Amino acid sequence: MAASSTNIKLAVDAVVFGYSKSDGVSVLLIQRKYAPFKNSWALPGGFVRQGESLEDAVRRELKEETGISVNYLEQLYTFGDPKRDPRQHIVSVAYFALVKSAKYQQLKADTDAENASWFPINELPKLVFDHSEVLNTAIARIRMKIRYEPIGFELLDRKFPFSDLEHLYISLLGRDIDRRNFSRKMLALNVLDETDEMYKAEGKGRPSKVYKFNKKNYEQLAKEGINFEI
Amino acid sequence: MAASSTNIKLAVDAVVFGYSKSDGVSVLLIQRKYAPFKNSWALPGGFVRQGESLEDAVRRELKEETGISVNYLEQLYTFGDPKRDPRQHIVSVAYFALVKSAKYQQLKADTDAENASWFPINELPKLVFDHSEVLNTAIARIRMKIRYEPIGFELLDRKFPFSDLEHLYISLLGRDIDRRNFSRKMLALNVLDETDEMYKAEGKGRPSKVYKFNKKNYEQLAKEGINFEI
DNA sequence: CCAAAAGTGTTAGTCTTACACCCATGA
DNA sequence: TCATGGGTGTAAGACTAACACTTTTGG
Repeated sequence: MAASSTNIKLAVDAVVFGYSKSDGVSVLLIQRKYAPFKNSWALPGGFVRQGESLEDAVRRELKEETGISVNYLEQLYTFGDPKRDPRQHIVSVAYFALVKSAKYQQLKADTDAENASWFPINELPKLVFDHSEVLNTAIARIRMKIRYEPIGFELLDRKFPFSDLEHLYISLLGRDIDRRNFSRKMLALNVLDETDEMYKAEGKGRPSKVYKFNKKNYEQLAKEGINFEI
Repeated sequence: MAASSTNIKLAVDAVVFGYSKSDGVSVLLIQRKYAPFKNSWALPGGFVRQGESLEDAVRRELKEETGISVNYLEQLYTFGDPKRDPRQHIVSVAYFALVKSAKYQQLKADTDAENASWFPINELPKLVFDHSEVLNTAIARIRMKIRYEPIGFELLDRKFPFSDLEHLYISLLGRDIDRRNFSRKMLALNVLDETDEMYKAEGKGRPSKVYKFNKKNYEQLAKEGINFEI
């Protein structure tokens, strides 16, 4: 009589952030293929399998639902309100992920998703269940995190014009920053190596220096922790 | 054939911190009454019930196993390694809790625990499963957290001599702090109101002023977030 | 009067913030 | 030559960190 349907189910959800010059910081969402809330937008995610680690479950679901591979993955928060899913008691461990070159990774939905698409963080649709709360938690986390870890690099290519980094911060924080103070402080971290390449934007303007990201110093820094007020 | 024993089980564990003048910052542990690892020390915790929120489950287990009521409860991290428990795949959501007046709350073990006891954070016993990892995560969290939230107050009585606050920080950080800088910075937060009482320690020494904690200003501050480097 | 703990100020150095002009390019 | 975005320095103020002597009490 102890039917397995009376057990709590365990799921994972992922908030995947990407950056592109044109759209700024965006989040990857899927359109649900099945009820409940068929065709509504949701975070990618699904049930954890027996014997599978939480992180493996997230990566598997992301592959299945969006075709994407993430570059950085960190646990965000576990949402356990028994009423968060109308069907049954489902506890979801939410993850926070960053991908490089958001616009150039091919999105291909299949299994449980009708469609997968990027939404800029200030043009988000209504989401199913408590997914808006999850997403807001993730946005709060990334905004906080960027102040004490140079995670911006996880969203950019290995080489990038300095202005990309600046635009990423502006988009993420949703406000202007002082270019002079920002560049001084960023360069002082010693995680950027200047290259001899230049980047010419389409349109007018002086070409900008291309930097590459010094992985070794970055890992050192990530361990120590930084204080990066902007 | 899909026996319910093949499902992932969901548990909660709690790392409860308390402070006393004599022992500094301590953690509440229980001695297991049943196998596996009967008589070994462990974090209090247990399975989440159908329809029960995670936080309710933590509070219930703490009551059952230790008789204690916590003052502050915050989610820490979810531990999901399928091999963390030798019996089966059990995912545990760990919580981080603070209690006032650790030494004066009556500990009474019953249900699943042989015994419950406080251990100073630098004299911890070996723990079962991955509980040492959970505990280390919690210690890292509280050490970090104390730098940007005045959570020290959650561990002290409503009124306390200033030196208690200082000793709490020393015990938690495991190193000496500069008394002059500490008190200047702490008082500048405006969350301490001076009372007209004095506290006479046993033994020698000048009596110290007794402060009380301004809840209103504290809540304001907690919202804004502080930067409290020591 | 000695030992122990509480209370209190100043200074140098570092970090943060605010602010404006020149440069290289394409149209 | 104009419009656009890139690149760079300086000065005032705030905060941090380092440091020692005086006060009050009990023994």
